[in-house]
Amino acid sequence: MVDIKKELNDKQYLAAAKLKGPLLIIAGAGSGKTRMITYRIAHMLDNGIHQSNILALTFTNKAAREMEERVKSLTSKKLTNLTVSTFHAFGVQILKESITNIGYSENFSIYDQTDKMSAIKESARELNISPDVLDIYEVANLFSSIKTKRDIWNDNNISFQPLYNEYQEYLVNHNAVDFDDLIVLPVKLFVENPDILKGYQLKYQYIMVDEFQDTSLTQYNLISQLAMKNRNICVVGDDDQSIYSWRGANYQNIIKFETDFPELNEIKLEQNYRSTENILAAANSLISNNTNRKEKELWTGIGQGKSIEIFYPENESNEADFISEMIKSFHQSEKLKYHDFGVLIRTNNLSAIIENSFLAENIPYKVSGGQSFFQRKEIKDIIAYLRILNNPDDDINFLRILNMPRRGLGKATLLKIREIALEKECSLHAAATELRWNGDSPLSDKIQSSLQEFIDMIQDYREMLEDEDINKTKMIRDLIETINYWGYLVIEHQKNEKLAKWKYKNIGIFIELFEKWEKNPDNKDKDLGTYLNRITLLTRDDDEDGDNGQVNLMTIHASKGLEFEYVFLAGVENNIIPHARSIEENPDNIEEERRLFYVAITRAKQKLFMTSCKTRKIRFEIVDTGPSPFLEEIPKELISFHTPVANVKDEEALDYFEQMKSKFN
DNA sequence: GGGTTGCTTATTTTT
DNA sequence: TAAGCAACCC
Ligand SMILES: Nc1ncnc2c1ncn2[C@@H]1O[C@H](COP(=O)(O)OP(=O)(O)OP(=O)(O)O)[C@@H](O)[C@H]1O
Repeated sequence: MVDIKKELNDKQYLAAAKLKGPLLIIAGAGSGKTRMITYRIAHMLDNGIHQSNILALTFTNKAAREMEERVKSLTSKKLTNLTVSTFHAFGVQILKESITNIGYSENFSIYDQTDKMSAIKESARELNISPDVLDIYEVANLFSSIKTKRDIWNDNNISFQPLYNEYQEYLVNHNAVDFDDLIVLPVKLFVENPDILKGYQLKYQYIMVDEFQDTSLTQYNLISQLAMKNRNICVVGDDDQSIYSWRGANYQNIIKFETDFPELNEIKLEQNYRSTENILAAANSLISNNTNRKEKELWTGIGQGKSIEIFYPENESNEADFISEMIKSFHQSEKLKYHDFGVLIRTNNLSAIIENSFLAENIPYKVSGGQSFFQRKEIKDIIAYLRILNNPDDDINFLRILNMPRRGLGKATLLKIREIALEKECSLHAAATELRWNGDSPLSDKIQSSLQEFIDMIQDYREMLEDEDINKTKMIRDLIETINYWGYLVIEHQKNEKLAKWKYKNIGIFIELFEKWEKNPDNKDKDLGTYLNRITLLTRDDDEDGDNGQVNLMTIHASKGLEFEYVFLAGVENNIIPHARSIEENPDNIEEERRLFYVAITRAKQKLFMTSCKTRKIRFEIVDTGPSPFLEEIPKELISFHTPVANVKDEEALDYFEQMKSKFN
């Protein structure tokens, strides 16, 4: 039994012990919301609630994994039927079980952002719309908003409606879903099939949602449908930490929740267990500049702590070196482990230079967030093959592999295949198969036999995939050999053999990861499609485990819910935070940028450092930058400002204080 | 008709 | 800096 009374404060205990009925917890950063949920689950299990009746939804895969691990270790149970997952992963699970009820088949493909844009381009082609008149990125965003009901057709966008319909049809025809569908389709499934909904309501009798402020309207619809019957739903969040509005997150859901579940209990958590007074005061002062907040108290018993420090490096490489130096010296002097440090950045492109500096200084680090390992081109190439084996109707991936590696099947061949596909209303793969059998083929002998070889190869591997006795890891290895991907890489990167080798090494890592999954005894569903769908949802670092002595480098978005003893916030400059693009899009976004800053500050337990460069290289130019205006919103007495540090590398001989002195003289 | 060279352009955050 | 695309060349 877990003694939750001992491990939680009174308020937390109240929330964790109340297992029935709707529960709303809105509380500030570090007030132990996630901890409460974790113990609440353990408490449920101790009280005889069956693990399979519990559903806990978190925001990131990493958060899900951590919560699950924590519950397992608290209860010392194996818990293979406990569902702790992200909304999207949960959606995939439902679709996997029930998608045939809404006109798709089980081997559906998930299209990520890139695939989605390709699919839009393809749809445009079918409607004879030239893709260059479209801003595909914009269009993709519009379609996402339409699909999730964040936007409706109006005079400005109605011209895209035919394309939208075509795109939708394209997805259905090719048995593919996009990220939005992962939430929208389950909702549709439930609306159209009350019996199926009933089944899920019976299964998931106890629901918990962490980071509720960052759920979207459709996500809310999904869980409210599930919870409607049993009404055992506990949501936890902080409106001040809502930082995903650009993806449809809407903290108005809190108000919706209050109306939909009027009998709810609201519990406030007001003690912060994470940060020092100084850090908390800075965060509170900053965020008070936002309007429309839910008022919250937040205090800490941890003590005043040390002051926040701001440094002004000359440029971004000095900034990176400075951070490295600081981390190194604290690592030695303060008995801190490397994993006690978090280095937070607003945009991914700031990471490269900091990584380089860590490498040069031999500081172990890991990067999370940003492009996933599985989004890398070389990995996506291999995945495309596997997708086709799993779902041959998947045209987007068929297009990707048709002439990769080059096998002479280029524009002209594709045109022929397209003609047949159009005529027979079938997928490209089916059309190509047709063409292959065609006696009086319009293709040259050489092309014809190349096509034949290609189609036969797919067929062979599809048979191997079906065969339960065949080890799939070996099959993938074989496949990569057969297509001679290494040869392809060598040709593609003739002038850069190192790059080719590196990419091939990544392929090796991919195979190892797959093997680990295939061999995992806890893994009940060894379907390749399941694996592929799972990995499309992962972000960088999601698949690694533990924080074994590595500095954590990540975007602020990715740091949500985490904490570090020492936090370095880099690039605290105007136009970075708040980001120029964000403000450009809509000046009101300043509030979300401020929340972002708030999230960043509140990750720190003991100490917060910020750096603001005087100049920064943006693309090719060096531009003068100014400090972030948010710094003005933090009381001066909480901060030690350090006069701009000179170039550390050039003036290593100069003691730091000497530099300061010389500045004053 | 396919491959290759040379030019352009990067979108802020991510499931 | 590198990938992605279009015009060109073989
Ligand atoms: N009652 C408690 N006693 C001791 N430590 C606690 C207690 N509650 C929370 N903590 C600790 O405080 C820290 C913050 O908790 P937690 O991450 O659960 O907060 P949170 O409200 O989810 O934060 P955020 O809003 O940033 O996601 C953790 O290290 C946690 O272990």
